[in-house]
Amino acid sequence: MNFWLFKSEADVWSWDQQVAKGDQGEEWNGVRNYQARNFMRQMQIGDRGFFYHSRADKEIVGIVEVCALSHPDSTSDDPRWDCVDIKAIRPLTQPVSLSKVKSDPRLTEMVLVNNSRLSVQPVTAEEWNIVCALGSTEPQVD
DNA sequence: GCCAACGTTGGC
DNA sequence: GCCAACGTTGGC
Repeated sequence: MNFWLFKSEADVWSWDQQVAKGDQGEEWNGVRNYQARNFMRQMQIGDRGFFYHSRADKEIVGIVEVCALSHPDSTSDDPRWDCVDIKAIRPLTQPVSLSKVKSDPRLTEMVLVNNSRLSVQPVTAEEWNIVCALGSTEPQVD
């Protein structure tokens, strides 16, 4: 299983909206960046991801799971753009802020720190465990 | 609200 | 194929 991070501005698509979709999940659509798309094409069912609120909040708020493999993005007529579906698993007990991530010496290699503009990004297993710990949340990798 | 960084587009 | 212009993202 691999780990990822999905970014969204809370006033465009928020964690609460994601949670409201329940187990059926929702398309992670609207991505128009090749790098981000390519990561989604690599995702497998059951992969886990962090849900990050960019801009206003700048914090990791929840854990999601990939529930549909990459498929054409329904919001685009352009066949270049694919996306996966994700569903909310649970919130972090404590949201983990960007400043907290940046100030942790173990997380200096995180893509979130080094490439702030990439909206879908890989997370290492080690980073996953550290961020979960910062969020007082069990990694709960089955 | 500003602006640096980055990605994409399109003229040549 | 280069690169200037442009649009967007997202931290500050």
